[in-house]
Amino acid sequence: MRAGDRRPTLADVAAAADVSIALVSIVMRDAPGASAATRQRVLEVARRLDYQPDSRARLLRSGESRLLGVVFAVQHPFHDDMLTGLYDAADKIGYELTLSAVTPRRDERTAIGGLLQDRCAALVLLGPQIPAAELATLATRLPVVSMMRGVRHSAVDVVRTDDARGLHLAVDHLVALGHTRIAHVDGGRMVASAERRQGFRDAMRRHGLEAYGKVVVGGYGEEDGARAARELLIDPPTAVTTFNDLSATGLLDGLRRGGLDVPGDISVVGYDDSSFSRLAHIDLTTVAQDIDTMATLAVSRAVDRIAAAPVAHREIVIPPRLVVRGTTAPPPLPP
Amino acid sequence: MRAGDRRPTLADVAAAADVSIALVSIVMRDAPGASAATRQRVLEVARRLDYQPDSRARLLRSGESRLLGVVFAVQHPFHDDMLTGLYDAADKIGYELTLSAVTPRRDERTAIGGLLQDRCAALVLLGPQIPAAELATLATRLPVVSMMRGVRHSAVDVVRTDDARGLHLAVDHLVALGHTRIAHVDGGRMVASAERRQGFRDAMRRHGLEAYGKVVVGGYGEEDGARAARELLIDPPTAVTTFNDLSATGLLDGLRRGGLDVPGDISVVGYDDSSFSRLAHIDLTTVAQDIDTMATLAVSRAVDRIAAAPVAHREIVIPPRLVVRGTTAPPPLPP
DNA sequence: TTTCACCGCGCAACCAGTAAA
DNA sequence: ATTTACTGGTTGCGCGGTGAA
Repeated sequence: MRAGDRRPTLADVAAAADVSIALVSIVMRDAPGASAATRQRVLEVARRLDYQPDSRARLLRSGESRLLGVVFAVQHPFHDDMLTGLYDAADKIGYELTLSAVTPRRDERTAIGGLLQDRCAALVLLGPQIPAAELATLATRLPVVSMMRGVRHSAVDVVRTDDARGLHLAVDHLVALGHTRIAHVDGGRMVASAERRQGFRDAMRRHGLEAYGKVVVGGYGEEDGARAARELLIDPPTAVTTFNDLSATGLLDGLRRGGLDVPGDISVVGYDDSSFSRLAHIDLTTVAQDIDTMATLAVSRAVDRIAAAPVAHREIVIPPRLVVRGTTAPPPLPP
Repeated sequence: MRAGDRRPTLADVAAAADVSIALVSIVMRDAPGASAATRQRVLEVARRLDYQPDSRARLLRSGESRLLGVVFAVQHPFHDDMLTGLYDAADKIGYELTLSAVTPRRDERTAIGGLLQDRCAALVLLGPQIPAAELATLATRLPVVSMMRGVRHSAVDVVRTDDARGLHLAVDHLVALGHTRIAHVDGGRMVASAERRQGFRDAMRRHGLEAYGKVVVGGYGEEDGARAARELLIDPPTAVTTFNDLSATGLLDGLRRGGLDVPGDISVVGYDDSSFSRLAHIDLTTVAQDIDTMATLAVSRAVDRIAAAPVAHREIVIPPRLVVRGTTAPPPLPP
């Protein structure tokens, strides 16, 4: 009774139950073709022997894998949230997920390569960074869904949030509160950074405030937000929109250390509605991406591509929504 | 040239190169038994056909899987760090990792079940929460390594940090700075919480300070730390040790909102040296777990068990180290 | 009684590779 | 270098037996 004495196979169960291998297979798959009595008996034996099907062999023969590969990055809270949603969505339609992580020392190509060997039926990539051409090549092999990043290529499906609209919501909210001098801390070279930056600029222009809309170079993490805070403290605006929540928390802290009160002196809006942004002590006003909808659509999109003949390229753009919490308020009265 | 027209197999390559299937297999595995010229030609054809080996079929036949299953939890920054280390360690000895996540809606049993189907050769569990008896049962199936959680069972290997010692380091550091009234915010029912709490109590006793060592119920996240802060603010000690960095950041924020200066009025020590704890604006003094060593040992332990006959149970306990940053200082002078 | 569809089941081919002869 | 025998399953087909028409 230890690892090493070989796991039981269909053959073992068949021998013990005195039936053919194929019949055991039928019972295990709950497929038609076995009497209730036999079914009962085989299941009993299988349980006694602690039989567990070998998915490798199963998939090898049946061709279909019902397995989706997901590439995500460690230390991205938003990716964790999306994984949660993807598991739910896949479960619901009887698909399995197999995960491959991008880490500081393991790049995206490696992560994808690992999944390709596993013969997943399709790939779901969270915020892929590799060139669009490479994604397109990949998509000739198997269905590829890119999340959070737009890819202009007919073979690659896209599920993303309307990021420009997200910034519109943020700016509209701030303008409604009375702000005019609003800055944006962008995401540097991150995926979606350009869309959000442009969304900010468009919204400011729409309000006739383009002269007051400063864009500060930021990045993905808290340190980027903190750095932006130091820059903004020189001549602080009354409100700031950010690339993501992580950056926003760094910004928050930096601004407060610089002596400003949030939201009394300055308002801050995050992006992602990460799980920590709703914590009481952070309580960040933020733009929420609809994770469950995105996850469901990404999965069903992938499955469609697996099942069907080549379908038309689709870019699904989900509207974001603004979650107003405690880091935004009307601007301070002029002295 | 689209997904669906079946990926090339060994047979396709063999036909195209006009050799036997087995020979192609030999070439692809870089095994002896093929001439340099043929090798060259076969590789050329394989590349042209865009051939990729089917790892499932390969593993099925060869029996060996060189595949380690890892169960981790989303939204645990420390797990992300450990994943990074595990990938490195596995890479180094030619093993693959397959990941299965625990999410708010996907429990540990489900996560483990998914991996079992994949026929991994061994399982590495990050801070498993399921009962020890269940782990023991699991270990009769395949090698199991529990990380960050001690399991008293001969079949389950353990790689963990000496958590009691971690708290000793923290308390010693604070006492050396002159603190006497020190509180500990524990991890509630989290794995390792009891060890850290006990380590705190022992250290305080060793310094003759047991009368000054208050333990506050905490938990895993920032909100738990924030809640503890509210409790501590009633009659603040001059220093606090915590269950982890996440809780410590919540605590930090709560204390500062309560009007205390850190580290002027009160010192705070975290646990884990999570990637965010070293950010300039957090700059948390913390107890670091030796991630790379732990990851390397966990992987090699698992591999040993796979290869060898049942070996003796081993619990590997790694010493932590204190990382002194900006949240600890001597206590304020008495008024 | 014959005819026949149907049912539970076993046989053997097959999936994509590997290993020994 | 090829041949042959596997790995652990899945699947199409056909077999004998049964009950109804």
